[in-house]
Amino acid sequence: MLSIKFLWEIMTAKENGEMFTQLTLEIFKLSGMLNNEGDELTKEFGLTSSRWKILGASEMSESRHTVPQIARTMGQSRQAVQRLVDVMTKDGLLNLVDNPNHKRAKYVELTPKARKIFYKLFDKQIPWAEHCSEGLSHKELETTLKVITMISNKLSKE
Amino acid sequence: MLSIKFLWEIMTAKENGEMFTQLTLEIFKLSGMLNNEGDELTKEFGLTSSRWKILGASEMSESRHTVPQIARTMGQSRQAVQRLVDVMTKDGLLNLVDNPNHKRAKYVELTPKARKIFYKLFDKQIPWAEHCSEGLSHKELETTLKVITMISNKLSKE
DNA sequence: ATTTAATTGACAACATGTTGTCGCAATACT
DNA sequence: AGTATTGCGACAACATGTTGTCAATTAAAT
Repeated sequence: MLSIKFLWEIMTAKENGEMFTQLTLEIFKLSGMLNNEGDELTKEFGLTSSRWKILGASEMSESRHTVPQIARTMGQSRQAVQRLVDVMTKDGLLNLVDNPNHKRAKYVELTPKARKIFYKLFDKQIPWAEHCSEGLSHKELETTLKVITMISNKLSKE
Repeated sequence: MLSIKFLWEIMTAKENGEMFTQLTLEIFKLSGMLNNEGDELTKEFGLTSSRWKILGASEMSESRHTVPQIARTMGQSRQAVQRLVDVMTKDGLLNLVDNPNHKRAKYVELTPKARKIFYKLFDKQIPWAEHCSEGLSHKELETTLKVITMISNKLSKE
């Protein structure tokens, strides 16, 4: 039975699929640009986008996290985060503190030096983010965030 | 003069800025995931996400493009694209053909082998994209694509 | 309790992104 | 026309992402 409704669903799926493909390309593009922006913003503190994200993931959560936990939050491999954490520990930005629940997986903690930098960056990032979102309505941003998050969640469940 | 309207604009800017920051993190996450998805999809053809994108940028445009042109389309550095193109040329996927308008910058062209792979991938990608966009309305996807593109354009103009 | 499976850190190999430099080619300016 | 700037290919150095392996730890299953 080929009802009108069923045909419509097929058409919509096709149109959505094409738009999704386009969206994918734009996300790759924007991701690279935002990475470069982050590198610029953090340059004066001797940081990069990736290291800034590690600081954020460690500092902005309520409880302390291990390396694999940070990796899962960021949707990245354990090893990528591990290497960054190792370097940043050597640079005096992070401390690895004992985890009573696990002999190997230690907690990642910001040093006072890193915390100072992080909150300076926080202040510096606010006007930048406001500028970037100029011309976009609250509603549009909300929808975009929702859609991106939904896709992300969908892909991570498979 | 602090009108109500002006105060509202400040508040919206602040909320938008915070949402933009959140969006940035989700875009980083999704970009990485989509990259992995692309690697999976292309694996059977001996390709990767990045090389697939080069094929798409070269094949899906009306006119032929040089390496720097492809780079600008993808929002990437000339050198990153150049290296991929060099490897893919060596692998028999691309040909560099003479450009009458420029002695150095040649045109990038797909070989028949690459074209065959590309259109197989095209077919393979359609149901994948339709699956990924399930549960999202046309309107939502449209808004998302528009917002992502607007941000991308804004950043590239600075 | 013992066996089995999943998680973790360390290390390596590799893919792909960036910036930077160099010499040549194309363009713009005066 | 002549000069200055910009664009391009070829390298190189480096940052950061992936996968894969190994041994040790933790968690789960029986």
